[in-house]
Amino acid sequence: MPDASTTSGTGAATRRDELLAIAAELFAERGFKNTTVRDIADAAGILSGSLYHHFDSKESMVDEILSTFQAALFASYEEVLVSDSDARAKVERMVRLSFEAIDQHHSAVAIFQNDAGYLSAYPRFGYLRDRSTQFREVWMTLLSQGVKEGVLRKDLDATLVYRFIRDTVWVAVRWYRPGGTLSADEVANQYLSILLDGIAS
Amino acid sequence: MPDASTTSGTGAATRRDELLAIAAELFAERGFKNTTVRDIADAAGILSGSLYHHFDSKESMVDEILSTFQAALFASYEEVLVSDSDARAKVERMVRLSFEAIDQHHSAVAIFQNDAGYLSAYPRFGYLRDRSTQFREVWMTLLSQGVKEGVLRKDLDATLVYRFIRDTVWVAVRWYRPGGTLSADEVANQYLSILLDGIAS
DNA sequence: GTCTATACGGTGATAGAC
DNA sequence: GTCTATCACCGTATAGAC
Repeated sequence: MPDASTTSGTGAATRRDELLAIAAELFAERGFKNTTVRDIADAAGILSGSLYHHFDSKESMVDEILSTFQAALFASYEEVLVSDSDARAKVERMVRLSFEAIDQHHSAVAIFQNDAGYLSAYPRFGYLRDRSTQFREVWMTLLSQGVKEGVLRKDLDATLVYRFIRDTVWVAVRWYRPGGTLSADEVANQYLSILLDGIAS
Repeated sequence: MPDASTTSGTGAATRRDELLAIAAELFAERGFKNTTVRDIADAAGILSGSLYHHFDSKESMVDEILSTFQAALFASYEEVLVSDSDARAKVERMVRLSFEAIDQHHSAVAIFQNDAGYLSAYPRFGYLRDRSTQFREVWMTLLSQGVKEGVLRKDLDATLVYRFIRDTVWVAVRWYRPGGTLSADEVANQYLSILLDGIAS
């Protein structure tokens, strides 16, 4: 992260940021391995060699995309977790935050969903694993609090519930399109309703 | 599909089937694009060129893995759908079938989850799209029957419920391991319980 | 059924001119 | 900040010997 110039005061992005956004979209659509530096350069209207004026490598591009996103996401989680709401309210807000992330950082979430598993095997992307662990611990604590408070069922396997929530929420990035007919908030409402009360009548 | 020799009467697999199983595991672990023919050959203890005695191309390997799996899966769906159970029972059995598929065809499901999106853009893999459409229609019909019969909630967006079920069930392939502590049936029980009744108490 | 040897296109990346 | 030119490597796939 050479400089903190994501957006200037007028909302104009630097060339570097434009290129990173273009790369993120392509990575999200086709996968990281499946996107060539020439694809990125073509989409940006330049030649592949010119990309290396801005970035060390293709790998450092995903790295920056993912690490920036993760930092922002966990910062927003932190706000919820330190609040003094009850467990059920926290669960709801955490789920809503996730759908907001899908809405606002769509490419980064998609890349994370598709390529993180493979990438996190490399030392450079070890922080992805660390974040996953942190994420699981936060949720497991939250869920057991909910059971203790009597607002969540106690007859379910806690780890399974955690995976259920994690997967169902994030996998929505596969079909959710920002700016589509359904807003992130509407999706979150329905998902929470299903998650909390089920689909049976 | 040159010959129908998946397993002989004694349970012995042909060399060709062995190689296909090895390829499937690697594709599932690392992704199709990310697995080289040399990786497959190495894992099989032969040289990459030798693979081409058995298969036309790397692409034809995934093709066979995916198409074989899809055919088997939809055949088992058919049995459930033509039965005269009520909608709720059918939903339950469809979900169970999916977890059984994850258990018994783990690699194929994983490949489908990770690479089908990208592959189905190619004409050769158009059948993946067709199957997805078929799958959606079957589920949408089933869900609207459930609402009509009064066993499923009618206040939810039907398409959203469909996506929720589809994603929830199949994404479990990411963490479920055949032969692990949890059986496919135990997972199905808990998932159905959450799906139908929710996690709130 | 596997090996040796090899063709050939694509890929990430570099050096220096403009 | 971008282009030209180019490299070394890795990828799939082939032909024919054993």
